Amino acid sequence: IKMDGKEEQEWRKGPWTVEEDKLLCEYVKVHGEGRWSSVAKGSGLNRTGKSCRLRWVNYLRPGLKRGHLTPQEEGIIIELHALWGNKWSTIAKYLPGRTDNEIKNYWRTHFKKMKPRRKSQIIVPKTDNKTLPPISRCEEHVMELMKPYDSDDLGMVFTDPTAMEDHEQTYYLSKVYQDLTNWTVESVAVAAVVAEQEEESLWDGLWEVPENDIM
DNA sequence: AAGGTCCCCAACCGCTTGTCA
DNA sequence: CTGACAAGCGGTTGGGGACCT
Repeated sequence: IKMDGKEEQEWRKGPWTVEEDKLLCEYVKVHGEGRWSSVAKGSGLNRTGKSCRLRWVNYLRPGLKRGHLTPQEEGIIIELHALWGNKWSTIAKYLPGRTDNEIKNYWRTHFKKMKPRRKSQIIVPKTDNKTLPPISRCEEHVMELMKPYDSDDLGMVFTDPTAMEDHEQTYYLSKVYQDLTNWTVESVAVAAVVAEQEEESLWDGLWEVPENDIM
């Protein structure tokens, strides 16, 4: 509590208890979100505002989804990461009920630590092209973005992803992932168009965009 | 069974951005 | 404009459970 004569508040750290969660929920119910720095005074919690905000946003906030990400959600993460890089909070806005922390953790766990592999190991499984839906829009954009990958289409040996830039790597992964999770070529096309235009208004109707950050 | 290693994720830290007097 | 403070963001850590050996 005391160091070199200076008084300092000793904040609680580490995992939250059920009691603390209750206190925080009560506080937010009464006072609403925000003004986190005053939570300690008003709620009886001995936590920093930062800690309270994080606990609320990542765990207590209503509307949060639990459990594994769906293949669709995974697909969206890969698409958007390819467009924006590590903009976790921006990406999270397009995944209702998921937090930036969750998405960040997912990304790190599944993609960030790619170990170098030999070229011969990096082979995309052959798929039946008939099962893929037609590219109904913006074919040119997709083909441009996919240039390194689309030559004789699937089944080819690609370059080593570990030698790529992050965003290139993401697109490589998205292409591979497409086969594994059944995403449509069209969803990739949409991502490509958005990357091209970078117009906020274009988002309408492409994905469900939350009205605000509170779900 | 037990000791070691790996992996996931909740929570932390430092930095940046926003706001307001 | 500027300084102080709050909020937000992204990188990192470490506790603990799962999985070897």
